[in-house]
Amino acid sequence: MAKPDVLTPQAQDFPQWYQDVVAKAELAEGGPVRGSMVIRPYGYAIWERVQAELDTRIKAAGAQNAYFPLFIPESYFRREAEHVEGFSPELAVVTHGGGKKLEEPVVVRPTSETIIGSYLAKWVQSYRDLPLALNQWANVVRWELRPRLFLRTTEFLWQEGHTAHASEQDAHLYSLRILRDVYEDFMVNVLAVPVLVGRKTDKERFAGATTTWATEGMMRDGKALQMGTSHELGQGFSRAFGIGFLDEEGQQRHAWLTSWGASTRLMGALIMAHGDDHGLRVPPRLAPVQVVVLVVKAEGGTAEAAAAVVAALREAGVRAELDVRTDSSFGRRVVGWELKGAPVRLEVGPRDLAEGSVVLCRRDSGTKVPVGLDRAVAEVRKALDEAQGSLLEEARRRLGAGTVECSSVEECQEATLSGFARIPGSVLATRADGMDGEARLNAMGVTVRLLQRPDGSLPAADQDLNELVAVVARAY
RNA sequence: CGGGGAGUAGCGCAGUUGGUAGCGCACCUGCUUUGGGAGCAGGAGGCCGCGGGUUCAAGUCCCGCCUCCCCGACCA
Repeated sequence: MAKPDVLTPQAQDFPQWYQDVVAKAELAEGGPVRGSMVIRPYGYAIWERVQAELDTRIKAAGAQNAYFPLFIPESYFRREAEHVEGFSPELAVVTHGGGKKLEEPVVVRPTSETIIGSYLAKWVQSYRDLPLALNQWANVVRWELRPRLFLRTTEFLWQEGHTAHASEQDAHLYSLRILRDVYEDFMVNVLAVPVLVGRKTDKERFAGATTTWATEGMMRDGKALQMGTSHELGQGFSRAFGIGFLDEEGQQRHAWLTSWGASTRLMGALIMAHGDDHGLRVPPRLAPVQVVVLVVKAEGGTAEAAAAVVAALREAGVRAELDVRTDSSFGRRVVGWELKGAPVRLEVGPRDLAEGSVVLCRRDSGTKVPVGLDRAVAEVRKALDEAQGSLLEEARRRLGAGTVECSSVEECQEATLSGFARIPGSVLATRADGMDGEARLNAMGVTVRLLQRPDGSLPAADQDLNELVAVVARAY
């Protein structure tokens, strides 16, 4: 007897599928204020794994965690012209406090360049103070008119790194180090999303940056998602906030800054890059629950055997959870864990136990095989390794197959209905109908995601457009 | 801000020519179940967005207000 679909099929309505997964996998729901979001325990458990993996890499790159205020004097934003222009439409401003109108309105941080800059100005005095690398885990607010859970919410969680360097070259190298060793490494090796790396066009650049580097992933509907950005800020903020230092020769200089961030939007990447019609598929290295040991029914010593398997798995360093909720039907629990995307499920039933085995089910491929109880831990570890590789490989194939070489703006229109298009950088500057190529792409709902060298490698910060390739796509 | 819809149980919805509130899912209790969303029986749950008006009587008709959703310009 055919049950109705658990989720709206992706092929039928991808945005609806996305909303269904977020709700049914118990990741998040909307808050009472438009654009706000409640992250539920399972969603937050995944985010905590994202944080842990990113935090380790950020610290390995030499940055230290700190915390700066949520409230920023409005005047700080006016000090850097491009920055204020870019952010003013989406600021939330507090005008009252303690029952009184405030002397100066206070901005709820949309990002912290300004307030951190004001402290860097105090802390940086000498070239010996540099480089100074800080990171903070925080919430930020950017007023949104079109919210989508995780992808675009008024308040979101992220990490933002802020560094000061003695030279432009040092700042440049550091921003690339973060891009590759923190973001790209995490996304490929943990999230199993094969990202493209490159430079943003002037139009897509962060407000106040001289250069923005980004990682971009392809979702299962062929649209692009920006997943982590690293900015070279030049000396603009240093001049605005007086971040100066004496160099070895006793010369007063302005510091070169960078900033870089990745947000809860990565949850959207996880969902849309790997999820299928049965729900989430969480890569094992990320999964808060790598294995669920499911008691089929409470007879024949199944509960005891399952508990022993969980203990053995945990002993071996596997994140395992026991599901003994036999007051709920077997099928319901299976569907529930599939929705949540637990990479491996071990089914422990009386029939299996009689044979001295359990059934190992893989979420990524749907395969089920009986394994001997004595080999369960080893088989689970093998399955987790294979699932991690297989999810990445599947996403890589999709990215490859969904990327088309084009030579004109017009060709991009069709190509970007289902994936990415690569066009010569020179096309972006080519004018027609009174618009340049990038504007014509934008007019048809397509944006330039990245500029790369033709072989896909990173360009120089100032490399001429004519020597580069533009990756264009519809984007979230 | 411009155009189009909707407000009824936790969620999704129905509610006829006005007659005092219903369905599915979820929830609670009991029994039987549990190897891919269990079945049966019983039960709980409502300021019908808010305010006014018409009427013997308003979820339904009239007026006003509020809120939310969808579509067009920016954004991780």
